[in-house]
Amino acid sequence: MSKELTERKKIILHGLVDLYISTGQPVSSSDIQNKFLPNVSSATIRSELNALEAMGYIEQPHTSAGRIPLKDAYKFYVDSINSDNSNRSSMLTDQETAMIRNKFLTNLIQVEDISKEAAKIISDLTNYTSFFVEKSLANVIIDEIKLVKLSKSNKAIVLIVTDHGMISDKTIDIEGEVRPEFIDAASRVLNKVFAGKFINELELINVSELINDEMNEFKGILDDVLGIIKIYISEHQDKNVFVEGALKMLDYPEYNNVEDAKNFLSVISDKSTISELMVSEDSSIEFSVRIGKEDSGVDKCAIVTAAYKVGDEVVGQAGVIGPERMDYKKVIGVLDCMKKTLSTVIDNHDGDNNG
Amino acid sequence: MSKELTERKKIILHGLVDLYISTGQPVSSSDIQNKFLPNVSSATIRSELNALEAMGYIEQPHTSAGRIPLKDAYKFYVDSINSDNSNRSSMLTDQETAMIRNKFLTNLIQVEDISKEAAKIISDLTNYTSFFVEKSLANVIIDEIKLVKLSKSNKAIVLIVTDHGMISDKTIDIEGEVRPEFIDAASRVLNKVFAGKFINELELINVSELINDEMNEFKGILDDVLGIIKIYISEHQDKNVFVEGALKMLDYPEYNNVEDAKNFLSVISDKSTISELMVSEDSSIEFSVRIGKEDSGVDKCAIVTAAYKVGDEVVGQAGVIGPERMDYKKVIGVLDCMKKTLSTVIDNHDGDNNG
DNA sequence: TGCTAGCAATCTTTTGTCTTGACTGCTAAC
DNA sequence: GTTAGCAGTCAAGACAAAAGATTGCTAGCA
Repeated sequence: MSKELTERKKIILHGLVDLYISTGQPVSSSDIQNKFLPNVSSATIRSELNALEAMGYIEQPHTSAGRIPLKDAYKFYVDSINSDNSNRSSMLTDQETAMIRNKFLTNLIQVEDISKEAAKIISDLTNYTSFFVEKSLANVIIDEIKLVKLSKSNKAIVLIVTDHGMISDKTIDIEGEVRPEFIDAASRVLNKVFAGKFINELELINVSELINDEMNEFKGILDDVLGIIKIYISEHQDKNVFVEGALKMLDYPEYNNVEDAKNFLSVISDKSTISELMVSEDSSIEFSVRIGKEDSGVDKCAIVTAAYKVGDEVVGQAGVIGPERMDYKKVIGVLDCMKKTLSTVIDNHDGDNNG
Repeated sequence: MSKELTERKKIILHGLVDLYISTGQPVSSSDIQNKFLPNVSSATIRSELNALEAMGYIEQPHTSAGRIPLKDAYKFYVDSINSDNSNRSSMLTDQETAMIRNKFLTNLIQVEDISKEAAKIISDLTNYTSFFVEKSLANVIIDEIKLVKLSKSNKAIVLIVTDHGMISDKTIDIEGEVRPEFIDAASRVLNKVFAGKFINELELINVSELINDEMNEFKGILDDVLGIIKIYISEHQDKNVFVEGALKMLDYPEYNNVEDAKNFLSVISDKSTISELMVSEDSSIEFSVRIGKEDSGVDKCAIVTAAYKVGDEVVGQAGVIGPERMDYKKVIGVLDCMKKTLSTVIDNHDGDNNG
């Protein structure tokens, strides 16, 4: 597509998007002349703009207005960012880079906070709405299950230890007077059935598929524990979406009417919708930029996402949602810097517990 | 105040508020004549309106407009609702009452869901933003603490059992090879120190205030456990605020500009602000109605709250936040019906576990 | 004394018209 | 291929006039 463009057309198109991103106003031929091409006349630029309009890159809101970029123009712009800058973090000031690192070195208490803090930093630095989706249940394996009988009641606590943390805030009822040996035997059966399994594969299964005849004595307990695991899965699929700066979008004139604002906010406040906005990506793609309703799924919006890995495993996706004319340079820069910082931080914190 | 009003003035004032609540438009003398006083002329009503304006109940947006209610008018209106209707639930249709009960009988899984579901129902029925604040930590007593060593790592799980549920998703590190007797001894000391205490009183305390010399061996563990309790307190003060229908306010013309909408939403999205909006009430007050910025704390808003009790204990507060001209009759009706339904439901679910 | 009809006064809202300013597209010349 | 110049188009703002809503006032009536 951009192969067909002459060098001057590229300068004009890139400059037009640049100007439109910073001002939000339609860009006129003389604007481009002043800022980017002082040695050619505005009339020349006008004929170039005419051509670009015919090619579908730009349009006029009305006859006597300047041009505004269309989706293809933004795509061209983003592509040129990705190819031009070998070092993306150079899009940020040193101050901003340092700020990101500092936040993480000082503020951390829990693993869950990392994602929240990351989302917050991204939103603060870009001034757009950001989100962070943890894929924390994707590769979680159950290590060990323990039943602990409480002395004061006929309940037992179920401790489910995984390689990523622990599930342990649930109890099950044990009928009547129960001997310690029964609890131990039940623990052994639980481990035989569940230990070593990926937590996700248990989501749609029921107990009868897992047990054999000798385990029938413990069927009730196995049922209860599987129920606990399923509840945990469903709860955590929602809990692991963090949104920050949801109201920042309202600062942009694109959302200066309540109708659009409400529409945007209703998308943003539903965490399952946000999960859906994250296309399940080929993990080789570093950044995904989707512009406009059809691509992004949200009216008048663009979404930039980045997959975050530890080793080869995708542990989460961070994203920014903003107006189509968002500051892509800065957003990609921030996401990239965050990516580098995060992999360091997560490595350091690896092995810590997590609720 | 309302003692001074003649019967006709009461009819006019009540009617004016009623009309304004349903239309949102300034009410003219002839509006009142048509709907409430067909046997007197509009000129007569005008002179009454004049008097009411002088008394501070109503005002004119401009010379050629009808009147709109001021804060005192709403207060008069709410008072007349509270005194007129001996049975508040009669403000709801049978269908609505049944709907509230059904939701609770079918949908319940966990205690935490009750509050969320209650907030949702209130918001759905009233069409305003609702919130529910649990006072769940107010009277929680620590029953028992157990340390459970995991076989596969040098961590121990801390189980804190309270009379309202359990805190148990945290671990502490135990250095080196540790004998079971040490764990048991530590558990005993933990119970000696913490068992029987109200969880809230531990918020600002540090370990050295709690222990004597012979416990020094376990100081590290006690410190860790107290830290866990404190984190739990701080986390749960936020978690127990549920907001539903935050965007519904944007449907009302009062919030038809982005500036006001944003202001409102930023108040509503901060859970600690919402906690503050709940005045710590005399629990003998059934309903609190606060109108306008000074009383409610939120610009252009009214807040209606109700304290929910089990026995004598206040377990939570539900509230509705809406425009000053909200449908107080319906809101109070819904909150009242919810109150009755909730006490039944909570009684039934008492004794269940709760994370 | 209280109520009412009628009317002038006041102010918002709507509509229409005009002007200004910002661009463009076109054309003829370089 | 590029440019200068100019007519054409459209949005936006200013202003005026007209329409509509509602009031307060006043004089007269029961």
